[in-house]
Amino acid sequence: MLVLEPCAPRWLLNTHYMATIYDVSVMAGVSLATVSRVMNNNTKVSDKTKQKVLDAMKALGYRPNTIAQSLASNCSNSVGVLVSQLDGPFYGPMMTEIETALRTANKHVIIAAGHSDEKQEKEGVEFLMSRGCDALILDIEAVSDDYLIELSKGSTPVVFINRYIDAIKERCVYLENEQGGFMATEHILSLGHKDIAYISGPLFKLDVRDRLKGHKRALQQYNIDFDDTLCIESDFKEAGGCEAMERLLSMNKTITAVVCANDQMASGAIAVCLEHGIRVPDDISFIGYDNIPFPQYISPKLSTVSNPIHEMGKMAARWVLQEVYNDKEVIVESSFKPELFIRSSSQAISHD
Amino acid sequence: MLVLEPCAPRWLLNTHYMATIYDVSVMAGVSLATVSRVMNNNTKVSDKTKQKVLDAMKALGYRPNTIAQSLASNCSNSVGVLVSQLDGPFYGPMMTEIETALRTANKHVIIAAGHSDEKQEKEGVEFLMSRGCDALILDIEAVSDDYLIELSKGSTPVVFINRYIDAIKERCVYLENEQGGFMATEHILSLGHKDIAYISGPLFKLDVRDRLKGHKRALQQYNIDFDDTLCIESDFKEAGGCEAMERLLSMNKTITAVVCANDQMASGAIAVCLEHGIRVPDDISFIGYDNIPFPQYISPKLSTVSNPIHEMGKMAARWVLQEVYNDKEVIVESSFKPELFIRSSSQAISHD
DNA sequence: TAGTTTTATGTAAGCGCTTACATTTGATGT
DNA sequence: ACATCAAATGTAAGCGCTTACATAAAACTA
Repeated sequence: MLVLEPCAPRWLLNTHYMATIYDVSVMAGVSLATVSRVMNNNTKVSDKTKQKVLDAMKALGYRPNTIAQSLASNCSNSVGVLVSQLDGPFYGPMMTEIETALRTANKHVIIAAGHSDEKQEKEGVEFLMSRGCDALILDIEAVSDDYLIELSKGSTPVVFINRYIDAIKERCVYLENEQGGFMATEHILSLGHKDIAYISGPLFKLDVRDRLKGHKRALQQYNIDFDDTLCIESDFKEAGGCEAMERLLSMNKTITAVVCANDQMASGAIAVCLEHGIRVPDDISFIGYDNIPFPQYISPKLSTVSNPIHEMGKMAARWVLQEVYNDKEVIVESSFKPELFIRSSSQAISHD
Repeated sequence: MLVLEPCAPRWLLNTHYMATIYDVSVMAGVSLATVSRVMNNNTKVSDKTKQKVLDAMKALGYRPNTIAQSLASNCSNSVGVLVSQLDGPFYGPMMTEIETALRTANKHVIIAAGHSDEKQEKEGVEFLMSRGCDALILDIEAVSDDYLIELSKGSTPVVFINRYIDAIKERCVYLENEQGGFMATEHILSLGHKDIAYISGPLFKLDVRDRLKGHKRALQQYNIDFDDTLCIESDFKEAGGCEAMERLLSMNKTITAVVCANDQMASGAIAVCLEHGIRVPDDISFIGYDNIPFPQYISPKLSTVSNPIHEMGKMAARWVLQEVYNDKEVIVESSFKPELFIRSSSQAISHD
């Protein structure tokens, strides 16, 4: 693993000559240090000198070599971002916000995917660390709390999205999932539903367990027993939602509403119902979770609870800007509240 | 723009000491060069010496400093990837493949978003270049062919996804969009439809124009006139598809099928029909383009033409591996053929 | 005007690697 | 035993920057 691939800088052959700081200093008639100073803008340089340097830079088409800057300053201006999936509807908006926030600050983002697998997640982290990232933003699922606590003691600052660990809570940007789970189910309950199925995500994930916990609390508040057989653990994907719904239907139990732990499974489950001639929401109401864009545009429009993942991405980026790059301007908040979006997949129960 | 933010390497303060190549060389009792040689595995080192070095590395927990390696070798082992959007269903799978292929080769990917805007795309390219990327993978839409031709003359190798430019075709990885457009419409025509509307993407994009061209060719082949008023230019988004469909419906013309230039617009358009009580596919058939995952799981399942964007991502990554990092193993192909996926949103016209 | 402080600039030592070239070592042939 | 040559290893000069420290220039002070 330490053995590296050979590298073939072919473009060295026919390369355009790249002006260096030295060339600029000669042309401007000043020292290297002065050129560096005007680049970094951190030490006073007289206006006259500064202008000479800027002119020389422009004349030479000078671009600072960021690699050399990194080596000399021990700061790579890069932030590693690890998510479980790059595809799917979920992480895109988060990546967009992170990329925007960091690029604005002239930092770049290096990506890695962890695929919700402990080994791959750890490899991803290792990989990003070995790349000399100044900080890491991790949306990481399969590794243990202890690993992350240990990690956050290391020399590279780390912030966690979508995960709450009490011992390092100041580094966590998270959604109040229990509350969201409660809200979703409470909405369904408030519509008079009593026979409620639940399609859950993978229960090894904390956020999934929290959503379910909220679901149960809502049921309890309405004095309705949680029926374990009507709770199916699935995989957060559309196809998983399809399967889960098929299983629910095959039970031949009365179900008037299905609460889903995310929108993707809800969409799959709804499709299955429609194919079976079950009307949504007339026969069965549905509510999802996450408020991803797509199900807002299909029929019926999916009721759901928002997961402001893009906001959380932005916050994580700001945390990095503040903690690592000393940006004083930004405001960081770590806990996000879900919000209920009532659309057309849920309606009051009809007593026919 | 040349003026950089100050950088605060706070972790320098309480940092764990990072062993350098020097420490390893001392511990192993060899020279720096020898350590470097065993890392890079490019010059013969005796087994005995190699073992001493590896032992020392392990003992010290040595990790090579990739920044220093990059500076010395003039090879950053990083590849810049620019896409128009990081969110949306489209680029995720592509990013996944690129990330996987490159990380396997121990290269890292730096991302940037261009937002389909000429200025932002150019800035993104500039940004990635300034980051010392060894190569660029660009899915770039708003800039001119000439700009890209010029770019590809530069010293940083560039490969283009989703764009065909004849002058630099060996650097293009693209889908045969005209053929795909033809296939989609031909499928609809083969079902007996004659009153066919078309919802297009933004016509400034070449791939959009190609799809439309294919559509027209299919019509011609079936001796059906292209009705300009039934062709709506939209924005590739769900909401755009909704709007376009509303406009089509308000025309009060006979329409038995709608060909959409992508799946997202098709989904929006279908939702609008369903809300108007128009049955799909009984009253109107639909076909999309791209074969993104989501509409495969809703009701009706969307017929479509595949756009193997993930394959194209993989190919672009391989191109980089081959051209830039001298990997001989990989096979690169540049042109991809669309494939028809017939599902339940399209059916033969009913003559009632 | 000489002495003192402040401000602007220069000098040079790294940062942690790679690699061309020089040197040493050891094997081989005679 | 010695010359010859290949293989293994070492030496040292960078790569393009940053920055502590030294110095020179400018601006005050009395």
